[in-house]
Amino acid sequence: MASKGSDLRLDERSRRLLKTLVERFIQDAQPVGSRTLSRDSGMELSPATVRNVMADLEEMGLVAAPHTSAGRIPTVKGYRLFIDTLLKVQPLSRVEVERLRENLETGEEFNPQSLISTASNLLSGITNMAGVVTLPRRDHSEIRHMEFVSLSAGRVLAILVFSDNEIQNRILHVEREYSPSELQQASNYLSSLFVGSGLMDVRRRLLNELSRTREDMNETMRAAVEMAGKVFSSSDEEDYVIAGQVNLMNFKELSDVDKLRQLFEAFTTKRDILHLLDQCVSADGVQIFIGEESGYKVLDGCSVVTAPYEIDDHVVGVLGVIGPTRMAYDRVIPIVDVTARLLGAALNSRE
Amino acid sequence: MASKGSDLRLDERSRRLLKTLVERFIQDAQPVGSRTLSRDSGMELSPATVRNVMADLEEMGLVAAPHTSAGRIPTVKGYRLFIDTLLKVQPLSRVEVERLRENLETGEEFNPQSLISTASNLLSGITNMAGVVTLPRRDHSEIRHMEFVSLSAGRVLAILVFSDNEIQNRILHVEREYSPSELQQASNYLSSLFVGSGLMDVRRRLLNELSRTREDMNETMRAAVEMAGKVFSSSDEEDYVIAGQVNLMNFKELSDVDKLRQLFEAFTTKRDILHLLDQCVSADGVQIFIGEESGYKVLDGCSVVTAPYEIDDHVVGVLGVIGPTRMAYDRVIPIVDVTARLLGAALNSRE
DNA sequence: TCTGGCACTCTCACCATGAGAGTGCCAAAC
DNA sequence: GTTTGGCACTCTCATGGTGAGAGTGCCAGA
Repeated sequence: MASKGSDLRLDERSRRLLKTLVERFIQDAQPVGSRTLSRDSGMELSPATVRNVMADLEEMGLVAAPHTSAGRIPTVKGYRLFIDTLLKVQPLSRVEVERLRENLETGEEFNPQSLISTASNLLSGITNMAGVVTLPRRDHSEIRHMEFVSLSAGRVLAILVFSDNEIQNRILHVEREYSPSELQQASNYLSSLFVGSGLMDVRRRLLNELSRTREDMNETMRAAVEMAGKVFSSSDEEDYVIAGQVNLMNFKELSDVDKLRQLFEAFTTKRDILHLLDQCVSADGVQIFIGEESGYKVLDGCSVVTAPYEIDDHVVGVLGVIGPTRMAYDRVIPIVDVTARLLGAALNSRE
Repeated sequence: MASKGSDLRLDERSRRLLKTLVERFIQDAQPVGSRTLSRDSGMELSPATVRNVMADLEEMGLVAAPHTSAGRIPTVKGYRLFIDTLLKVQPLSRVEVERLRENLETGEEFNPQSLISTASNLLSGITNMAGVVTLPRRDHSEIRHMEFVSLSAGRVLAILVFSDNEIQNRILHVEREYSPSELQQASNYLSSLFVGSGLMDVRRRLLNELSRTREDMNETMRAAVEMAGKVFSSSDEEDYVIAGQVNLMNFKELSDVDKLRQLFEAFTTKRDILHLLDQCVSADGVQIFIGEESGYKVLDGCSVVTAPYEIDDHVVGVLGVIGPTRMAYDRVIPIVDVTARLLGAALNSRE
């Protein structure tokens, strides 16, 4: 939030001009000339004066001219300064907040999966850009229920229910057939051990259980522990849900098919985007990557606005919006911010 | 397969020329001129003669010239004739069949969902176009297992396992709390009624059960039937998994961003594409829609090659490939065909 | 019936041209 | 010293003309 140290001591006039320039450019996607700027700035300055200021800003690397006789456009550095020190975010309109709340306030059918994709769709729908939401990490979510069900010879169905109503199941292949009562016993035993514990905790304790064979365990318990080992071995891979990619095709800065292809490939591959989103888990609130700042050149020309979301005071995921650098940050930032809070609230363990 | 009735009685020479023209155009995406054609056809014909034939073909609407001095390109009608009567499909190479088999022959972790998306990815990967697979309808798949699990006051988890290992679960909201033994009883009762029956069958019989209150039912059974009613009420909505849409961005006939956007929107909306795929369920084998033949103008310039796939001799879904009209049908057709068979086999109920 | 020849047409790449927009800089004004 | 008006300059973009290249249509002759 503080102004970057370096040589960017700008006087008030330059700051205001930069601000109007960025706003104007965001509005209509065209290089802004000195004439327009002198009109729009609200200050009584002649185009010539503006030109002088522009020359300074250009030297500082805050704006650039596509060619000699075009107006100026903000550089990444210019956007950065704008966002960090000049931007005044606009609170969400009531309608928008309502729309978010209505959709995220969980109805009858409560289901984390669908909440996540709803959030992603909302983000893209409201901003007309792409919305992205990572699946929540379950490291800290508690186990509410666990149970084994016999399917057929050698196959056992394991069911896990988490505190946020997430249900996971998996079919285990086992050596011998277990009777329903044996499985019941195993379920009971493991439930007594693990229900109410966080997943990370469970994994840790399970490792202990597995390593030593205790005399006081009967065969069923041992089998139970072994099955649990298989169930919990799944390293929950990170993943995200993205929505509204097509929206990006409407922006003229992304009208190059080749550019678009690379971007969409990145969305499908997921690796780079996940990396980027991961960095935001540790951030405090809304975080913004402008253009190549992110370090991924596919995102050149794009900005990513993210915010982490929490369940029970633990950050479990990140959501955000991906769009052209030239986006209405004053609108997008609060949208991302509020959505993160609402999603967190909606996911919170509850009755 | 038979030549369309109308006026398309073509002599052998015209047919051969049309065939080479289409092949050539598929190969290098450029209008084919008389000179090239006379060389490639393998027949001893001067360009002039070829031109005469071309004039005839154009009159019949089988080929068209983008402008006076370009060569000819096939029309939809031309493609149709080509595919129906001239095309000789190429059997898959051993490598390709192996790749398909390896990926679809179910390994340890058998799971219909992932098989479907593997199939979709394979289709797109091998053809370098977009692959699409509808989720299998479960009307005829048998129920292997059903069970109720108490979660907390007023919430019961219902679990359904189908013959193809598909697992579905759903949280039910109920009026009062049920004890584990009550739920066990309910599970047993319903299992005895429904395990081994097809879903369609179950729905029908359940309606009967629900409509009349029988005296010989105790309260638990009645509750069981009611819960089952909720579980099975879910009209399983149709859906599909699509993969490799980005591949379509590589084709120069789809280099118009606007065109692409419409296409991608259709993929996201799903409605039109589902409609189209639905029509193929009833078809016998591979079916091909060329360009606007499908009736959807978003698909102008695209062809769709589909084949239904079966579980236990019931057609349960459709898979296919979407790409530019100018695609290598001789390769794509067998790929779609074989994949449909392999996917069906892989999904077949089995130990 | 087929073919060679020829005039014709259309595209495409290239260049020149001029209008429009905006700059940079200088000298004068405040 | 800062601001301003003026003016030459530069760059883009749309327009139009030109010539090469490709391929056609048609006609007359084999």
